[in-house]
Amino acid sequence: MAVSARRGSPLSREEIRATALRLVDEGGVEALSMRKLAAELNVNPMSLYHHVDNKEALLVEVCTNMAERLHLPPDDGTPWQEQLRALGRAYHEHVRAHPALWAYVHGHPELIENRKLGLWEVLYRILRAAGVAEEELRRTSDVLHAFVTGFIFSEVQGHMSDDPDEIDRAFEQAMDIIVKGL
Amino acid sequence: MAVSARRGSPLSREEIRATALRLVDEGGVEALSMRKLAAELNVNPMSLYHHVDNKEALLVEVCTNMAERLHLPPDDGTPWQEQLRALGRAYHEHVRAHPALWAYVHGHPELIENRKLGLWEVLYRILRAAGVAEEELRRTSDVLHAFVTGFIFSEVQGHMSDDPDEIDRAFEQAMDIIVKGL
DNA sequence: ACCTGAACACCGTTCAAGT
DNA sequence: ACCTGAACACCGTTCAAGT
Repeated sequence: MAVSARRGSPLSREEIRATALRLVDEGGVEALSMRKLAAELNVNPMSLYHHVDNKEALLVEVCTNMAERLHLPPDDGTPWQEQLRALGRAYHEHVRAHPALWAYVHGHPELIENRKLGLWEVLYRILRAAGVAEEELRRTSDVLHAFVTGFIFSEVQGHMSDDPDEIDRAFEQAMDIIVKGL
Repeated sequence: MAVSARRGSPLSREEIRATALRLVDEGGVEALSMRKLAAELNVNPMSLYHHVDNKEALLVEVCTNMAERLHLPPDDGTPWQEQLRALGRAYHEHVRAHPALWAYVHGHPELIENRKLGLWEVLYRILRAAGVAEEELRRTSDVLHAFVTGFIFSEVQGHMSDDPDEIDRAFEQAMDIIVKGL
């Protein structure tokens, strides 16, 4: 039969997603093509369209799936300054695990339900603890998110120093400015 | 002859660059193809390769040309806080004039000789006036650049409010945090 | 239900040929 | 010197056909 001729098991959305993510991690988003992905899965390119609407829908799935794995620090009762730093660090770590895909998400924010990421709830909670007025939560969180994302993106793009220690120092300084400036 | 059969004058680098920029401004970088660009110029696709090495080289030219037109505020003797704000605003304005291309530059920083942009000299001067130690200039300027770029990128990507006044307020808050946090 | 081959409309780019 | 047509190796995707 067609199935076991080339592969042991039928394709699954999960398998497709994982392989696509691997290709992106290895060679950037521009290294992902439906045809290469199919080759990687030992499958005819057209088989993919049975499981995914099109390339963009696949990317949405891969991005969303990745973003959902962001580990958010819990409310541990420490001062808001410390919690804001912890949130920043968590975001930082997560982006470093999949830099190419994050760079893509950053450039195509329409692909992801950004506001539903839980990240925003945590950020709101911390900002409330910092005494930010209710009507300024949206604006302040937008600014902070843009700052931290800007920093991480810069790093991921190789704008920053190559020395990891120096990058950590820069990140701490970034969080210092935010905490102090708030 | 081949030339005047379709066009009055021979192609020029300048004409190619300007048309490419227009296509990008109108439809994003993904709307620029060598074939469409040639059609726009009433020329055979292959004629372009007589003036430009390849698509990437063309993009480098277009990006660099645009970035060089960033108008940097002069040292007018005002306090560093005010000068830093003015620099931020100048950058902000410039990006808003070519959002699609800037988004692309932001995602492909290797295309541009970023550090030669004059912007950095001005930023260094202002940070010195703010009392930043010589050995911290590089790190601090990296962080600030990442912050401002992050903000503008967020805005350009439609992450922020749709209300221009609200965006201006957010930008002022962003600059407040930076000035105060420094 | 799942997979496939041929085909279509696009790319960027090379190369040999035209004026 | 400048332009061009045909060709090559890639894309994403549709559609009708296979099991």
